[in-house]
Amino acid sequence: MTAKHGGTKITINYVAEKAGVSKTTVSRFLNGRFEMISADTRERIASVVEELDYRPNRIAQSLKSRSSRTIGCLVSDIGSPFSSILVKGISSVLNEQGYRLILADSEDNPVNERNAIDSFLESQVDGLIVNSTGANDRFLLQLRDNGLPVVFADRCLSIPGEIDTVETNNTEMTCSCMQYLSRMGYTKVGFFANGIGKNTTRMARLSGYLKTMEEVFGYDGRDTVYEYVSHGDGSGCADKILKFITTYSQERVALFAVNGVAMLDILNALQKMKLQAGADVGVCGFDNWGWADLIPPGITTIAQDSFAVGAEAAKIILDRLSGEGDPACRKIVLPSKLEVRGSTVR
Amino acid sequence: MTAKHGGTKITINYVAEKAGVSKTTVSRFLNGRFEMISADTRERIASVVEELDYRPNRIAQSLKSRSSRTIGCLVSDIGSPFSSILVKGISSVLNEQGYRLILADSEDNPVNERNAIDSFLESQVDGLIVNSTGANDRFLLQLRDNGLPVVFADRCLSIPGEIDTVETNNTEMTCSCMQYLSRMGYTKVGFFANGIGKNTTRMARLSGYLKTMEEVFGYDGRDTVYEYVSHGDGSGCADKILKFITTYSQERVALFAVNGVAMLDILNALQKMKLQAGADVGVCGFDNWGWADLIPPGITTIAQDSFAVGAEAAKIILDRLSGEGDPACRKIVLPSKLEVRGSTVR
DNA sequence: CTGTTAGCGCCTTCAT
DNA sequence: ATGAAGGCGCTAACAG
Repeated sequence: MTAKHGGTKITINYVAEKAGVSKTTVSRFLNGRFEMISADTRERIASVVEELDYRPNRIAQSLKSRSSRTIGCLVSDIGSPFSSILVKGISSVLNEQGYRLILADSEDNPVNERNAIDSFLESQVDGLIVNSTGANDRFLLQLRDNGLPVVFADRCLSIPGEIDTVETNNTEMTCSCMQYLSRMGYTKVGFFANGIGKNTTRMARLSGYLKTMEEVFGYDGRDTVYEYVSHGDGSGCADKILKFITTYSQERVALFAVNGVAMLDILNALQKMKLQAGADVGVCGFDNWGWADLIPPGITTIAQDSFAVGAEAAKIILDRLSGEGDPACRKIVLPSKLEVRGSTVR
Repeated sequence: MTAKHGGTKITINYVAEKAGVSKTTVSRFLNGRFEMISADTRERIASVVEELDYRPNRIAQSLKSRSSRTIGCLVSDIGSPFSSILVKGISSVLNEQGYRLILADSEDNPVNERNAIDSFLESQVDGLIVNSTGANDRFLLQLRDNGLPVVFADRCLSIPGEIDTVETNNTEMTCSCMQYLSRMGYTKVGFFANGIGKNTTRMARLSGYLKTMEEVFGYDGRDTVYEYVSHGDGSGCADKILKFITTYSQERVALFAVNGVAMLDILNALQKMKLQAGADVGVCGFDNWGWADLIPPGITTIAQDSFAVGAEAAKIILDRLSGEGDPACRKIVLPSKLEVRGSTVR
């Protein structure tokens, strides 16, 4: 609802009338083409705009210009710290450039995801930043091929093809982390994931894990991959942890969390089982959401810069829109940081 | 970018042409007015729409209908778990009703906030859900008076006036929490806030605190209110904690965190000072973000249902838009929950 | 049942 | 330096 004045909607027409000029002139004024306007009329328009508190209708502008200056952003769960900070990064860059952000939460559901994409398209978004479930990748690729800038953030394409991507060095960092665990004397590492499915981020971490298990630990890691359903309280993974620990009671074992959710689950489960991270079993994994230092003996985590992931994704979109930068497909891999704490020491 | 076909933008006109009918008929078809269409043409249009993968342009629809079916949501920090879950609640309700969500992050800055609101207005949003900084409340009230539905979420109006509001029972719960601390034998409680300013939520909690300090603890709480600047690592409040504790070394003292950020700061500071929550000093406060149970001896927290706050705010907006429900100004106060753990015991 | 016409608010040639 | 006219894609009278 734009400001009103005695019941009349304030449009460019109304401003023109009040200022005694044509709407063409007002339009020029609004778009800063001052060279074509006399100082006199320019001032007159300015004062009318000011007085009426006129706000141009972006909807009408968009219809005419065929550009909404709006980016659609689709995340799998806006409630998770990772996603929300990712969105903050996106928002920060877009806002700076006068772009608007439409947000949708797929809840990791392919149907919701598809609906959200359709809605974005109908809204005439100028670009798409996606935390894809993987199920609609063919469709997304096709949209990109039709000319719509699409960037994958914290996900890569789950099918053959090329698309702009920004993500963390998932595989490499998982390898590094595993190597670190090996150096610390652990002989078996359990990989705990609240589902893997088509989630390429989790798959990338899994692949780094499997590789290092084979090459460094010298065993087939598939035996120690534990998928479970998270209930947010550790109940989903407790039995799997127990099984892992008892199966390898003769070894030095550690638990690896594929992400922050799994990490919380593991810690909750250990607490219920009266097991101490560090002393009884090694614990480490992805995502430092602010409390890793506070849970004794300090939890070894891999911290990601999700703000940067979002910011870079937004920058790519804007580059694509302006035609700037290398037109070749971009794959940005951002570093993460292994933060060693007590839970993987001795 | 809507789907293309040999370079032609697919519009309602194009569909009409292909189907050999007028665009009016196609429009009727799209809007489900099937009574006015013969089964034959109806089928013809359906197949053309399907074949062309036609998507109506919501921009054009909005221009015509003067309704964008879009709600603007302004939060102070989308990166915080409180806000992001709030947004999830909003998104969930809006999505269900086919409304879109434009998001902006004010970073608690009044200028950013004002710009975001202006941008929302230009985008012709049908309503506004705001996590107000307080600095633009007069403006927001005026917008509402001009007919734009505006709902305050997790904030109330900082100036005289009435506006739809959804928030947690901040004052009452803070009182309850203080009374609980009194019963537990604490005699002094420090109120720690990462800034209060015009933030009405923090002010409400402060007022509950001051009231109970006077009525139950029997002292002027203003002496034990500590405002500081958060750096995310506790460094901002460590000296204030130290001062509080040493000043009242003869008393049984507890620290109260005004929100989750302050809570993390306090815990980090205590850790650095080698002080134990619970044993050395009582600790409790707002926001349970999943780890309260895991930090020994368990941190007593006040858990808010921020999803519900968002969902209720969105429902009010939709009610206002549809004219349903009580037209009187609504003040929804949602319950929160005091979760007692070891940090306030003995 | 279907089409014609006009117009939402704005921008953009093309004249003047 | 300024304006008139047309059109972006869609909906809604108003006619038939």
